Amino acid sequence: MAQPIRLRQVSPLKASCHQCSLSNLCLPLAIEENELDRLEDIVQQGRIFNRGEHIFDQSTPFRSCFAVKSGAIKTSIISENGEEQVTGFFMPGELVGLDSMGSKNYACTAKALERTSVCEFPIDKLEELTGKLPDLQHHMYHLMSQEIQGSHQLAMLLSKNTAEERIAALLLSLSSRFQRRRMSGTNFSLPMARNDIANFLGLAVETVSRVFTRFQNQGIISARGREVELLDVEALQTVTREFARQNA
Amino acid sequence: MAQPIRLRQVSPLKASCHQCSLSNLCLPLAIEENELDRLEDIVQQGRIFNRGEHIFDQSTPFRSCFAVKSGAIKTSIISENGEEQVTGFFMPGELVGLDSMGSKNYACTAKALERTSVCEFPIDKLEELTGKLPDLQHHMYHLMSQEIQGSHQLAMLLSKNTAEERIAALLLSLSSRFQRRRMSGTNFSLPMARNDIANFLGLAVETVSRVFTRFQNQGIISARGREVELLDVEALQTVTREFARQNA
DNA sequence: GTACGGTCTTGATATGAATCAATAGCGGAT
DNA sequence: ATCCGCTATTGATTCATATCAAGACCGTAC
Repeated sequence: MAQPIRLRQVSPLKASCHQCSLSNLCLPLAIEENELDRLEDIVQQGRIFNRGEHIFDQSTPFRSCFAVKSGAIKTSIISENGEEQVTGFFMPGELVGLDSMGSKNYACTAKALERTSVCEFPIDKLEELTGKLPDLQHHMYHLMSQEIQGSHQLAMLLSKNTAEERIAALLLSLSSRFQRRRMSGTNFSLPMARNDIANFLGLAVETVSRVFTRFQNQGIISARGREVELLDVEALQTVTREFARQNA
Repeated sequence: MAQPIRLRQVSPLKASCHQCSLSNLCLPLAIEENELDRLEDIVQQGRIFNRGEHIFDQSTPFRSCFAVKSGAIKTSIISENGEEQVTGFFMPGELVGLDSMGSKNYACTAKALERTSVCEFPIDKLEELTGKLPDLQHHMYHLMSQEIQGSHQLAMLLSKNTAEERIAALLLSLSSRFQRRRMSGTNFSLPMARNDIANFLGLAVETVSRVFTRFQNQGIISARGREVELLDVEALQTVTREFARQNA
């Protein structure tokens, strides 16, 4: 009996890190031009997710890390009780899934905040490659430690700062991440809902809303829905350091 | 002119991971018996710090990770304004410094909470070795991701849980870490001061104190200074899930 | 032993943000 | 174009925890 004919799966487009505009932010930044091919060999490129779709789910087998090509992703953990905690927002050039490295299952859920395309790095191949390319391994360590540090900063923000300080810090963080991509650091559109901001920063939605309007009244920002303009970056920086002053 | 005689520095005792009672918790757990020698080759063992001494300082060049052999360590970050945030407590068998991997400088300060001995893993040698031993590399990824996850859990605790829930969670965490070392999980002595607990959990010292006495009055724990006895572990677990119930 | 500095506890009060409640705005579906 | 549901804003009230203040405890040094 004939085997059912299986059309050869069109292999995912081979990635072209060489030509990617994000190569100076993403994994390629760690390695030499001539070794880039080896990274390209393991990358699967071009998967696209619509807003709201899950890139992966907590407690399902960990298979890959993902680099954001365009769009934005939020990650969150769900505790036993079903309570959600947003653990991070990921913008183009950033790597999602590091918190699951070395684990059997994903430690969090990743969800597209808007139409988002990603590059996929299968973890077994990535580990193999980092074993061969010391620079890449070093960079992975670096990225992971960055994530630890970022998380510690967040903890600090949550435990020591007021609502205004937290939101100012988030706006500045987003601003600098837009700037890294040569986009306006003062005029951008928030990829996430107020709700996500609130959850991430450990606040109630209402509080986020109030702080936005307060900032607006002070002329520090101008916001209409998700469109934000930072009118006075210095003032925002002052807000994040306000705490410092009072305790100096 | 004669060079001043330099006595040959007594080389730090070569580590004996083979015989270390913590080898099932520490890095050795990741690798085969026959490769253990290679780890031993790079480890420097036996440095001892008195209570209050710094193992390393934030913003100084990152040279090594440290495994706690005995005693306990707290890590903290100091923000520009001088505000301290305790980021973690490290017990025997645990690895300190992962948040600095791949960085030039230490991302935090590590301080001995009591008389503490450590094993030192020079980072260049460690990276070299993880490049050669895939299992060890995998384990490093695992440990680092664990730290990210732990930090996310902490963020969740800080942003969503009451003072009682946070403290219950800490007590249970310590309990299970003592148990891993075959020590009593119900009867132990806190390595850290109330102040450190408060800082770590984003609370005021007074609040920590009050919660301890409240737990004591409820017969959940018995505490006298740093000596703690968990009288009703179930109740503690219930406290940490209390939040769940109300929102179920 | 006594004195001292730091850690810890306890009480009274103040406050920032949560919660509750209602309305407004906006986008997608029909 | 209209309706509906979801997201966001705004106001009134409540509450957990910080802050302020005072005293107790405990180990260490003299």
